[in-house]
Amino acid sequence: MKLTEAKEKFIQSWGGLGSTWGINRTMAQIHALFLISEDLLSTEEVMEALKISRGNANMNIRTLVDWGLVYKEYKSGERKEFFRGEKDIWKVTQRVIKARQRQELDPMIEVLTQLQHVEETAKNKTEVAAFKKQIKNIKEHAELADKTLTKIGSAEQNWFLKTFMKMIK
Amino acid sequence: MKLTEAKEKFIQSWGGLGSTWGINRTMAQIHALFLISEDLLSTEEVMEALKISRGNANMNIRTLVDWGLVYKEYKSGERKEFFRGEKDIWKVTQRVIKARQRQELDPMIEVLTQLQHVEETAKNKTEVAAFKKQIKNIKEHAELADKTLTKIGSAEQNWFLKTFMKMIK
DNA sequence: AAAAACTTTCATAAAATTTTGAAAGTTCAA
DNA sequence: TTGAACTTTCAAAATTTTATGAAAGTTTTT
Repeated sequence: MKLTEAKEKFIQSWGGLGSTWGINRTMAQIHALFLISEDLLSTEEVMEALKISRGNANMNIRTLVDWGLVYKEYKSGERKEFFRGEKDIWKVTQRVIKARQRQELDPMIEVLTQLQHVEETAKNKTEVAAFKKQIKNIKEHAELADKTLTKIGSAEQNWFLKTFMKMIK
Repeated sequence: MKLTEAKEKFIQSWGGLGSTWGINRTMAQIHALFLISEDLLSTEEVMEALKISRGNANMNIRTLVDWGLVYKEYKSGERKEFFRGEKDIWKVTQRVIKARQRQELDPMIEVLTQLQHVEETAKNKTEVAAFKKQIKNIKEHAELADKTLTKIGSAEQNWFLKTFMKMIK
């Protein structure tokens, strides 16, 4: 396989992976492009490489910057903005975990907390009890996941590796 | 909050959570319904509860059965099929992990393996070297994630809890 | 202060995904 | 072996998501 093909294939696959995990396909493709680009890229270069519009490129690059997966940088003597991808995959993983924890897991836990306060009436005592029990159960698991992800999200890679090695023993 | 409202809210939130993680919203809603239903449900009861068509209900219930999140059962004297949800959230987590590992992570690792064989030409030696290095790096992380998920996917919940407690010490 | 260089926004268009429901398929009882 | 009861399929319709690109906004230079 040639380098150009390989790059194209990587971008497409990474985009596909992101897409099945609920991340905008183009955003994941842009991320892939940054992962394998040594140099800084401008919005125009991203537009060109992926054949996408300025608006699309701009919006998705901005989200990547928000997630901490891409950094904004300036070149001296140049007016426009350039971007550089975070290459450390452990950091990438941590930042994706944090973004999604904040956006999705935490709100779900909040809802589960509310749902524990459902009212009982004379007629539905048993039903309410069963519902509360299951919600509590789900909430506890969600909180375990949340804590686990928080730990991973702020741990050194070495610590994780060491812990994992012990784990599988 | 009343029980009916609470159930509705749970179904909507669980559907939303699934949806942002790339799981069909209706499938996640059906799953939510099963999580909080004590009794067996028929396809028609699911259709009724969520106001969805027969085809939609059928397809999504079948996928849930494939994933091991819902079981098919029969009532004696009844011709039609009934379904029961897996209530053990640890098992649910494990089965979701396994399904997605198989469908998405494993294929990505396969692609990364292929990409390591990109050819070098006289002109692009350095570039190819950099590309291979980064792909190798990504692949190693993907494999670490894969192994971690495999471990979690087949571990007892108690083992995980114990390990996690040690982890956060 | 005007214009040039660049970035952001957002209404509309395009594309992708999901849903519907009727027809086809299957199973089983009579 | 017929037909009733039920399940599955899938083309077309509906909905949701994503992308476009021109206009508006911002910053810098002249």
